[in-house]
Amino acid sequence: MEIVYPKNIKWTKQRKAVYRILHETTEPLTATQIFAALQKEEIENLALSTVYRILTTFEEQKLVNRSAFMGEETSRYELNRGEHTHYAVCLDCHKRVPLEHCPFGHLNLERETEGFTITAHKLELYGYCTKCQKKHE
Amino acid sequence: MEIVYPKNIKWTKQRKAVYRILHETTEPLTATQIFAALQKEEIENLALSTVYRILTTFEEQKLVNRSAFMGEETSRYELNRGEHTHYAVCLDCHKRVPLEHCPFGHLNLERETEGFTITAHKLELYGYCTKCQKKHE
DNA sequence: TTTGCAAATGCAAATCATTTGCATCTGGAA
DNA sequence: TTCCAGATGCAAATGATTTGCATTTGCAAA
Repeated sequence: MEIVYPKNIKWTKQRKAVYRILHETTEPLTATQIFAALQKEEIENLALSTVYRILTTFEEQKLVNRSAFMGEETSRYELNRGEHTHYAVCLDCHKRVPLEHCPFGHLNLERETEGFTITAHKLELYGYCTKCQKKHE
Repeated sequence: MEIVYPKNIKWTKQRKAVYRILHETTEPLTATQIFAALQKEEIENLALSTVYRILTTFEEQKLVNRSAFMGEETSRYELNRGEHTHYAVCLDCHKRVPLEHCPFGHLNLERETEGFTITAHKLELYGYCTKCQKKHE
């Protein structure tokens, strides 16, 4: 399937490569993981700092979302595929299950938040999937 | 008001000092902020690495909660005061308003999460408080 | 109250993620 | 095809956090 690159930025071969790696996975990846994946490939002389700069640009362009797992210090990036998605993350095997519905869709928190205009929220559920749950019984 | 130290760990003067700083504030502080606050005080020869080790110990003992603001890379620590609290954070002035009720208290996500046993969740609301909202109009 | 030692600390150096300065290279508009 | 603002490679800087090791210190047991 042909990848269609969004406009507005210069599509260098490094940017295309980073975009492709993100396009091929459903997991949020760290800069280092992306860098490692590209080193195994055709890309020669790619610098890790370039990957960081590309990811920063992608984030500014809203092409990717940046996040971090609980307890992890490293940033992770995933393609912004448009859908507004939350996940349940297994603390053991790191399996991620997307939630069909945003648990916030219907909440009106205006009174609670003293008039805040809420523009974003971050929600992550952590726990154990059925498989890992059993493993520990 | 006298601070009562939880048991189970050795209460050195450094640990008491870090605990007191956290006790005196309602904001989540970085290790560096705590270190700086203590340098202004009676504590001589305190090492930043000690602050980190103390905070790690406190976290293991569930005395503090570790978190990070959106877009910030640095960890922040706040005393675990028992209440389960979420906040709305102003992206401009960083004012934080605690939510009276956990928006999750009543949600049953079992079907959505494919049987996950949810043990923790992270929720942060971001936006602009009324004051900052006006400033930008 | 004193003693003994496992655990805690200070200091300096190491690590790890991320950023930056600068010389060179390259998409893509003209 | 030309040209240049913006992108990249490389190496060094930065900032948060961790670690090795010699020394110090709570606190449990005597």
